[in-house]
Formats: sequence, C-alpha cells, structure tokens
Amino acid sequence: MFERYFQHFNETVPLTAAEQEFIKSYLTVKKLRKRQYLLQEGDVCNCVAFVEKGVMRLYRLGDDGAENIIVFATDGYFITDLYSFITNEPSGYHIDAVEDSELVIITRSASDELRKLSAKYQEFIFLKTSEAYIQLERRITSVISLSLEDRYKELLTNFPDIIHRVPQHMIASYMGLTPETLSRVRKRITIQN
Amino acid sequence: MFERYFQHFNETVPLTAAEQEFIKSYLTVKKLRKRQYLLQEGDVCNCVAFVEKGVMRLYRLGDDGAENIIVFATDGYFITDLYSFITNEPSGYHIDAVEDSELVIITRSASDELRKLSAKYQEFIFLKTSEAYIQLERRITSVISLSLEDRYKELLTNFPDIIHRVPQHMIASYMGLTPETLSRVRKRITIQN
DNA sequence: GAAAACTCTTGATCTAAATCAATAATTCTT
DNA sequence: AAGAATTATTGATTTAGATCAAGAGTTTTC
Repeated sequence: MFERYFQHFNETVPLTAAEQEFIKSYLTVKKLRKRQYLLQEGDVCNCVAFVEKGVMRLYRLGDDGAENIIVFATDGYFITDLYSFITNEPSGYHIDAVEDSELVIITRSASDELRKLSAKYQEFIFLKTSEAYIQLERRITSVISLSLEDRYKELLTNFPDIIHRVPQHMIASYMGLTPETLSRVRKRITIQN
Repeated sequence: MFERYFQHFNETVPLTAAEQEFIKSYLTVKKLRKRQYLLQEGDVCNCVAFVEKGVMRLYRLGDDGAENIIVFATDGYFITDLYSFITNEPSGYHIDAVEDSELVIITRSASDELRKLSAKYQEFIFLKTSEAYIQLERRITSVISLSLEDRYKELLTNFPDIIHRVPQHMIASYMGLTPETLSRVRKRITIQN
C-alpha cells in the first residue's frame, strides 16, 4: 500500500524501520475512480496526496468554462493546492483523477504534527517542495523561451509517461494550446524525423 | 543593514533578540552596482540572496542571444538558482542587478548548518520556498489561461513596484513577449479606461 | 451490439502577435 | 554639452496559432 511512498522517501531521506512505522501511522490511503474529485473549487484543501499509482490533475475553470490544467501528477509525484493547504483559504482549483488512482494522504493536522516530531519528515517535505519549485521554474523557462515544438519535445523527455497516459487535449490544455494546434505540432515533429 | 530581512523573518516566524543575533552571525551583506552579476551561467550557485533594497533578475540567454527573464526580485524578496544551489550543479542561468542593490546573503554551508541548529530558520525557509512555489503556480495559471491584457493587469496589481522600476522591455521578456507587443497591450488598456 | 460520447486529425479562414523598420525621447558617458 | 546608447512608440507586413467545421476512429454505456 505504501511501497512507492516509502521507496521515494528513502531515496530522499533514508529511514529506519521504526521511523518508517512511525510516519506510516500518520498516513492514510485513498482510492479514486477516474473523474472523481479529490478537491473542488471553494473547498479548503486539507491534505497533500502522493500518487502511488494513477494520474491526477489540478486545474481551474476559465470564464468560458474551459479547463485550464496547471499540474499533472503520476506515480511517484505529489499533488495538492499548496496555497489553500497553507493558508486554509478556499481553493480556486479542482483536483481530480484522470485514471483510477491510489493515493497516500497526509492531512494538514497530521503533517503539522509530524513536522514537529520528525526532523526527517521535515527535511523530506522541504526537499520535495524545493523540487516542485524547480520543476515549475523550468516550465516557466520553456513557456517564455522555447518554440511549441521544443516545449513538446521537452515534455516528452521529462514526462514520457504523462504523454502516453493522458488524452492529448489535456496535454494541449496543460501547454495552453488548443487541441488542434497540438495535433499539428506533433505532426510537424514526426515529419521532421 | 539587516532591517528588512529580520522584519520579514519576524513577520513569518517571530524571533527573540538572542535568536536574531545568532542567525545574523550566519549572514553577510553584499552590495551590487546596476548590471553587476551575482551569478553567471556555468558557475555553481552557492548562496541565497535576500533583496534588502534594489531589483535583481534571474534570466537565461536564448540560442539567439535574447535574454529570457524568469524571475524578478525587489525589496523583500529572495533570489537564487535553487536547482544549482541544491544540487551543486553548474547553473544555466544568470543573476544580475537591474538597479544598484543591497543583498543579505547566506551561503549553502551556512544555510545547511543553520537549518540543523535553528528550527525557526528551518521553518522560515520552508515557508518561503512554499510561497515561492505558489507564486510560480499563479504565474503558470495566468500564462495558460489569461489574455495578455489580463496578465499585464495582474502583474500591475501583484507587483506594482516591479512595473515602475524595471524597463518595459524586461517586463516584455518576463511575459514572453516582444517589447512592441507589450507597448500595444499597454496602449489598449489605457484607452479602455 | 448499437448508439452515444469521446478523441484525434485535417482543412479553410480569421486574428493576434512577431517581425521589420523608422522615429522620438530619455539617459549615460566622457 | 555633444554624441552614444538605451528606451518606448507607432506603422506596415508576415506568420503562427485560434477558431470554425467536418469526419473518422475509439471507447463507453446501457
């Protein structure tokens, strides 16, 4: 149930068996069917989810009703609305399952308590938050400085599994494009090679 | 010298006078003239800088030699290449001063040591990293879902001082636009109101 | 297993932003 | 103070991406 989570944890900050059991006591498991919500706009985000298996997305609804996808999370990644989680303010985003998914959940209260009790947990989430920041910074860099072709190629190399597990129109949304344009970008790339 | 830094720190995590003196012993001050580098591409980023006064920017050079500005930092903000800082890998970015600036510097070694010795420092940088993440996520959201007009208006409300202290062509770079297009966006906005 | 819903591609047209080019205003330099 | 560099605006043209529209292939669903 927690295999990937602790594999991930141990790769970042090594744990003893006892420490692992202690941390495990603060975690719960949640299974979501495709299209089920983890968070809906207006609710306060009270947890951070680690994707053991599956694909999740965080998105907002535009004025015209279009889904603007901000973040994907596949196996081994975290997902939450950090703003709402930290401030306790209602979220402006939705989080739902793109495919049937298995999540390891830690609530805010559990996380706050655990941070005080475990220096290793504290270190773990600090490093994970830093990594998440770096990833977003990379994405900003590619959005403002690369061509569509190069942005798509970058996605392919950085997150090959996302590309293959998520419908193309969601990738288009994630890149801020229409599905038609993404289809043409892909065509241009395959013709070139 | 450290006024703003500790003002900021105390607003986030309150410190006693003794704690403040202790943390201060890990910090140094650096003054940069306009256009001076804090970090150059290829160097390892060995510090995090807090802007006491001034404006800094982080950018990369595109293949065509264009400057792609990823982040600005004015008074009260931090700037670093977090990837290089954490991994010790050479940076792909430049950081320089947009105007004469006064920085509070903490080196990697000082930061690592201080994190172990001060739970409050640990908490401070955790919260600051989280805030930085949230800011980038907001920016991604606006890039993929808003019109240029709305993106510029958002910048105006979120960072009014940046707009007024930084040349417009740098704002254009930061938004991933040409200076001409930004000039026209601004014109459209002023005509509307 | 047929109908409905979703997914992707392709074409034609329109529109917004980039590019090219010129000019004026401002600020550095020496 | 004069010349050079930087900065911002505006116009004309080109180009990349959005929009509108249709169709074919897949997957869901009942």
